[in-house]
Amino acid sequence: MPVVKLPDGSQREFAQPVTVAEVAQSIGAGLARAALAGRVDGRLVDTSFSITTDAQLGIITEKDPEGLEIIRHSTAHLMAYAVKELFPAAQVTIGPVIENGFYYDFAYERPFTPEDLAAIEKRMTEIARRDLPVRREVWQRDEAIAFFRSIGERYKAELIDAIPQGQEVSLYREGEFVDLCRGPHVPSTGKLKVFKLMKLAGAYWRGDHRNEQLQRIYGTAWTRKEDQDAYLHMLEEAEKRDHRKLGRHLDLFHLQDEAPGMVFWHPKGWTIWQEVEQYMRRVLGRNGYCEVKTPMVMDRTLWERSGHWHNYAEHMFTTASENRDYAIKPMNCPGHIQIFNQGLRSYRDLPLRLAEFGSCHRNEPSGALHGIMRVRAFVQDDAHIFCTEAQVLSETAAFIDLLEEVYADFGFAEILVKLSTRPEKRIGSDEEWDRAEVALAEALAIKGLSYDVQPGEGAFYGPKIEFSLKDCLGRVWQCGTLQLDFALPARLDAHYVGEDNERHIPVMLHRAILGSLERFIGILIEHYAGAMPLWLSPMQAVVLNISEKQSEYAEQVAAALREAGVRVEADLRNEKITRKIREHSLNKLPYQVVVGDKEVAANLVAVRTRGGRDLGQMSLDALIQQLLDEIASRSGTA
RNA sequence: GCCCAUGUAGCUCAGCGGUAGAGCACUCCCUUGGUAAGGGAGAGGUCGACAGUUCAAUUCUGUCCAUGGGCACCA
Repeated sequence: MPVVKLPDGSQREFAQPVTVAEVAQSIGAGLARAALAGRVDGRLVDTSFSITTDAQLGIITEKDPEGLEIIRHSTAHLMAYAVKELFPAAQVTIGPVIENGFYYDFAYERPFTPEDLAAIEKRMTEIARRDLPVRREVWQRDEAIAFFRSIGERYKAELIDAIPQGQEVSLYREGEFVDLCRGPHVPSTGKLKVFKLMKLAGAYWRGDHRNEQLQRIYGTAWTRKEDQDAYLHMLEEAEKRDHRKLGRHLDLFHLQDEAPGMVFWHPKGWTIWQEVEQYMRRVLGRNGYCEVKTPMVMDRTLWERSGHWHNYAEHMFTTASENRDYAIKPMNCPGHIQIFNQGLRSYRDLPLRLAEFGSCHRNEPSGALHGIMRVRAFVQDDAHIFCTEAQVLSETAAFIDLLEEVYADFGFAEILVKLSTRPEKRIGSDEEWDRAEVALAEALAIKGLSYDVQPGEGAFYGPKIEFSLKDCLGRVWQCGTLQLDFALPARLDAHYVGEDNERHIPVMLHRAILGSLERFIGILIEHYAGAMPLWLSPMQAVVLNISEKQSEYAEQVAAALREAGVRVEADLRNEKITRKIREHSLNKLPYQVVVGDKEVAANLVAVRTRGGRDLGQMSLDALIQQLLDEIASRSGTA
């Protein structure tokens, strides 16, 4: 006699065990049609699940977030079914739900082609129309292994093999297709209406590059066509913001075949760079950092002592001269320790904060390169804080303040924080790790930051905090980092004389706020879609003459703005004003200063913004004041 | 590094076994126009590189390089 409690508080009593589908039917035919799954006492189940005892039940429909997940999961199965129908020799492996969709990995004798993809999608639509019931079956583990082996699905057999002996496993059957799966799934393939296959990729079995490579197919699936259209539209919008596209269009930088992963900065792009760098330089200076500069190329023996020659060899560019081997620096820390090591340091010198806009080269694998976001030559806003263990907490807290200030100035409001703790393979005593992890956690707590702990994800030499920011499309970029290092100062013989007149090894904090400037500028470009805030805009204003008669006045206006410190140019081309305005607007130029006969006569300027806002006529002084205010406030996207 | 796709004018792209085309940009001329494209003419390409097949290769095949999407990597 199960009594079923529903989310609205009502109860229904049944004479015998009922399925979720039957309960839905008893409530209404519409709900029965919409039911995708059920939640029985908090557990997600199929609509065919039989309720035998009193239970709390929620009917999952496409309106529930779980409903969408189930649809995506079932669509992955649908795709696997279509692949098996079209390519019987293909073996299925895993097919999970991911953000915005799903993927499924197959083992097949050849890679799938884009034509295959279209055929698979077509077959999926056909199978969905057949509206085949999706049925759950419970099997004994060993029988399931034998079954999958018998039909040639050795990957599935291997997956079940990892499940403990004696346990039951669930299989889902739709038409001819049977797949191992925890479920739940939609009751029938007819529920799957809105999906699209997105792309093909190679992926390693169990994510290990030593294993064979499988064929991965990515897809997206939604409950409503409008949602999918909106998602596809969002992807198009993201593509328009692509920093590689905008970098070319706005003439900021380029990359070319002869220098893979290394950026050629053009004048406009370098102007943004300089604004960013000079800003950081001022901030670091105000916060007790000393800027230094260390060599790009140093002898092999130093890198051997630091451990890089041994552990980081494949990532380093090397060179040789007169029987000596050199490495081009991949990091600044060994160089900073050389500066620390000059002369005998006292505890009174600590904390010593050495900052460098250090130009580093790392030989990243070719497949990792991506525009200016992942490059082989880059500059970090890098600094190393040499301090005592007791100073770690206060230095970390001060760093967090600094980081929050900087991110806010660049227009990023949301910061995500992760604390990575001791890994399996590590150096240093457990006591040292205890104290270090506690210090970092306490600093985060003092600053009121919530954070995720990533156990075991710290570096072998110390725990770390990673700071990520969210851009306007909600994408997360890890930029800031603070890493504690017990190892390197000792390896490179750094020490200081303590109050006790004994020599001690300092703790070193590696820290960066922006990370790589290349990457950070790439993020800025995408975040602002190229329409940089005024202070970062390569060109801040352009003076446009209506006709040739005002060209002299236009030059005077431009000169006055330039004199006031505004980056400005005069566009005196023989073109119509509408054309000039269109072109500068497309180039995201913040302020367009129009001068015609009326402005010349009244000694005024007519101003419009790149967003199309007409600010009307004003005096040159008023314009200068407005621009300078906006630049100083680091706000405003005009 | 691995899988797939791509590489044609400055940019975006079409095309093809008989050595190339569009739009925009560029140059010149006309136009001097008041808030998102005025008109005309012209110039511009070793078709990513190197091999091979062929009477003939930008086109077909192979290798390499680079880019893009994933995977792996990011002590």
